[in-house]
Amino acid sequence: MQIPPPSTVQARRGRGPDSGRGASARFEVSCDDCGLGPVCRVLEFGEPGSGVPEGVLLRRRPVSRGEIIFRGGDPFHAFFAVKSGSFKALAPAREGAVRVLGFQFAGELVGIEGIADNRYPYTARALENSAVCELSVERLPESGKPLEALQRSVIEMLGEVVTFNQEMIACLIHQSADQRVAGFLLGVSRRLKRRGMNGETFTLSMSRSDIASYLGLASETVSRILTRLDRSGCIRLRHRRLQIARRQELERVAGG
Amino acid sequence: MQIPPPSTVQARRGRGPDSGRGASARFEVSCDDCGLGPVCRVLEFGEPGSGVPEGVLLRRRPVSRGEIIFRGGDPFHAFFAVKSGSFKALAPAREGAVRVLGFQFAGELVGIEGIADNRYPYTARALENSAVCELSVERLPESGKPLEALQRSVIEMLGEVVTFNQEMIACLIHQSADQRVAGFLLGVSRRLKRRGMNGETFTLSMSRSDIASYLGLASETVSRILTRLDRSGCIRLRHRRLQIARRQELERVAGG
DNA sequence: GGTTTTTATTGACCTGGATCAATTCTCCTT
DNA sequence: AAGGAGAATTGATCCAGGTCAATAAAAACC
Repeated sequence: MQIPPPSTVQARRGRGPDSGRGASARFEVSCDDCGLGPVCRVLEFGEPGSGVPEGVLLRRRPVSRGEIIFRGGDPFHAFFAVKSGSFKALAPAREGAVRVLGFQFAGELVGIEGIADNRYPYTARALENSAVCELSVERLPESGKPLEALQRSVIEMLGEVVTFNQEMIACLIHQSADQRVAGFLLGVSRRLKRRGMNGETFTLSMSRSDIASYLGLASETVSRILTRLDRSGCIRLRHRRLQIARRQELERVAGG
Repeated sequence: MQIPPPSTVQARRGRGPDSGRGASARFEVSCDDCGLGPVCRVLEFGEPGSGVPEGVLLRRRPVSRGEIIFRGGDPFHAFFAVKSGSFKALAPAREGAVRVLGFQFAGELVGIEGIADNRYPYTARALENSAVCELSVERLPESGKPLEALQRSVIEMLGEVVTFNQEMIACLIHQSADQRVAGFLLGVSRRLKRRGMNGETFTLSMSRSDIASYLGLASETVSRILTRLDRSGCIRLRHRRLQIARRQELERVAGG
């Protein structure tokens, strides 16, 4: 496995050659668009002769669909940036049931929440063939950079998570099923765009049940609402391929 | 106004003399029980001759019922520990409506979420006559302590917030109204106990509508459920005075 | 202390979304 | 290419909880 220092990881913008497998990752975020940037940029990487073992601090690796990169309760040892593909965060619920806490797309972070109390609060599973950059936290002191700068970055990243969660709570709790689903689609679109990807036409990598669990709905309800949004012309949806056709209208449904 | 260094703030454990006004703060957390501890303990305070202006970094001050200590959108300049009393966090919703994002009790932090993107994400209003310790962040470098230690503390505190919010989302989204209300009561109880206060018998400082907004319910529903819990003997409730009578049973309702 | 205003309780009714059930559609395996 | 397993759609039914409305009870105010 090749382990290039991340600054050499090339972004393949736009749609690369489609492998034919529908859910395969076709897009990789550039380091500029990666949420790990704030930390990544202040690190010293394993240049030959630097004394820091090459690829130890920040290593890129592929993850296949269904693979778990860490489990809830595991001791925290690293956090991850999604370079391509997507993940879901799972927490055990009553009696073997799991619930979906969230999704992470290319350019976003996974596992950062574990840094505070030193264990992962959820399990992260790849929704499709993906790639991650893994930042080993225990090796951070070897980076040669002041811990202070790194910590400042972590604070910023945690802050993003906090803000996002607060919005989640505030919205979900009070919104109707239609609003939740419309808001979810817009949210995915916004997050993809933010990292430089196509926010108008994309593939939903998660199942209807995943969406339902995440939004606190029955999967039948999600399905019905998606069908209704498609019929009304807000979106164009076939299977998991989605196009935001009339964004304005979708925003109105979401409660704007 | 006297501004004692926090390490000299005395805890008045147990019930002090009740002033007669039901909602007055009767209890003050000790510095040992305060959520600001991690930061507070590493600070140098304004001892005479230390060169640090007395009371600047961390100043204690009373806040009267209804008073707002910061507004959503304000530039972040400080965060607060509730020494006594309680607060609610408010976010604007559609058309003048506000929704309750959370409550903070004695020993807990308010405003820490603003540290990441430098503005407060919500408005904080006192539910009763209260007291806070205000930590001025811009003056932190004057503390004489390594920034690194302070940042580590902030990370820990943010981590607590993240974890709490994650649980909130995961639970609220999937729970019935009964479960939410029962869980809310247990949560308040737990938080009070954690900071050394009485978790069996206490006063709800917030209105039924506040609880309803927080839990995403109608206030009538909250009222009905509280009445039902009272009739079934789980709790003893008159007005805002609450006793957890059969905790076991209440936990069962909450879905334990 | 009495009046006004806010907050809480209780009832009647109705709707959004869950649940159960039956197909149909996709994609994975062989 | 065929078969099978999981995923998605669609329909029928039911109930938790929202909404509207009327009191009742506290708290705030003069």
